[in-house]
Amino acid sequence: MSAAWRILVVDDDAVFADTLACALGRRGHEVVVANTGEEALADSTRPFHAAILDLRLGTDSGLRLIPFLKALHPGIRILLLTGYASIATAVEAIKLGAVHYLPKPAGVDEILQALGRLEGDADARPPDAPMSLDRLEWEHIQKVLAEHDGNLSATARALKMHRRTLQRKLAKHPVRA
Amino acid sequence: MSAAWRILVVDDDAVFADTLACALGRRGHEVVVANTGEEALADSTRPFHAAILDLRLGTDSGLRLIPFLKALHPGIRILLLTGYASIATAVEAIKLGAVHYLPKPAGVDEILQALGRLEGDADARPPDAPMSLDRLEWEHIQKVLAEHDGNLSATARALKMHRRTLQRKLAKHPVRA
DNA sequence: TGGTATTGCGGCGATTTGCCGCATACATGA
DNA sequence: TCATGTATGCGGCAAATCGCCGCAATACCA
Repeated sequence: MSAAWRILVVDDDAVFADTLACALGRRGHEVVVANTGEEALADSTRPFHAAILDLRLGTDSGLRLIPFLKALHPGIRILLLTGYASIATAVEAIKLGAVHYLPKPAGVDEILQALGRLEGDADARPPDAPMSLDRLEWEHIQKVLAEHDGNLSATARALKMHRRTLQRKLAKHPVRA
Repeated sequence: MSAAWRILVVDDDAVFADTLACALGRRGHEVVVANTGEEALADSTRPFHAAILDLRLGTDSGLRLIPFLKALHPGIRILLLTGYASIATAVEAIKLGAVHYLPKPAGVDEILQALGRLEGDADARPPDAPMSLDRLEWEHIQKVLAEHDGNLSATARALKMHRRTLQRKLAKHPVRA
């Protein structure tokens, strides 16, 4: 990473966004913070080199922002950073043109490194242990949820589980690794 | 309904590969099975429309195959299917040009849909009910248990769960096919 | 034969689930 | 405009499950 970048940070958690912005600023980057999707698209006076998006922005998904940001800022490198990471959304994000996808918590160095990379790395090693039961359950839920356009009730019906239970499972963070 | 596809299935688990090949064949597709990366690249007499890759092929990664397969078979649609799924490898797979990435276990319909094979008659086909959470969990446990030769303690360690809990889960489901 | 690992199982407190109700929000159509 | 159906968020409570402990009975190997 050589020259300073102009980076957009979008996260509905204002505290987290500010902390991250601060850390990035300390490394010499120019950072703009947005807490909603609208704010993120508002600042288009000067192009951004990179954007760090959260998956959950209030009601809608950060994935929706990707096409707009790419149209507004040619050559922008988009990184998704979320505490509710899943394989289903990771696949979706990369297909939409994101450069990388990281689960929270991630260090600033990790984030900058992810933004710097562009091509696929065929040497990526698969984990030596299979997914934990909790993790597998989380991935499955995310997949079905995506198939139903995020409709909670419909997903609960499809999985034959109680809506309240699904709601509570989604509120929990996925288990690490 | 469009024409049948010529599909390549690459998995070092011969039993699984054959089962999948059989299921795909029953839907009218022409299937070729390979158990190693070399075998997968050997058959290039006629182009494949799609490939289903495991992430773990003996020592090396199925990700390495992607560029070669894409070079050998123009327009091939590659799906990664693995029991050792992770967000990191999912990201790399998509960046390398795979069309999708699914954790095992996945149903045949799910696989074909991921490959884009069922897009056309999505309206006509009643939405097949996804696996229930219990069944998914059961399948996963059985798979890991088999990998550890039925060793309960080792399986519990691999799944990062308490041995007592695994024991109770296994005791619950008598024998259900 | 001693050391190590596996297995089955009882039990207890902490957590999670299943299911209820209720209030709010948002469409669609009479 | 107002009913109606559906989606959502959330508190609460009894029942089920989980995590974790211990203990005894094998199983395996040097």
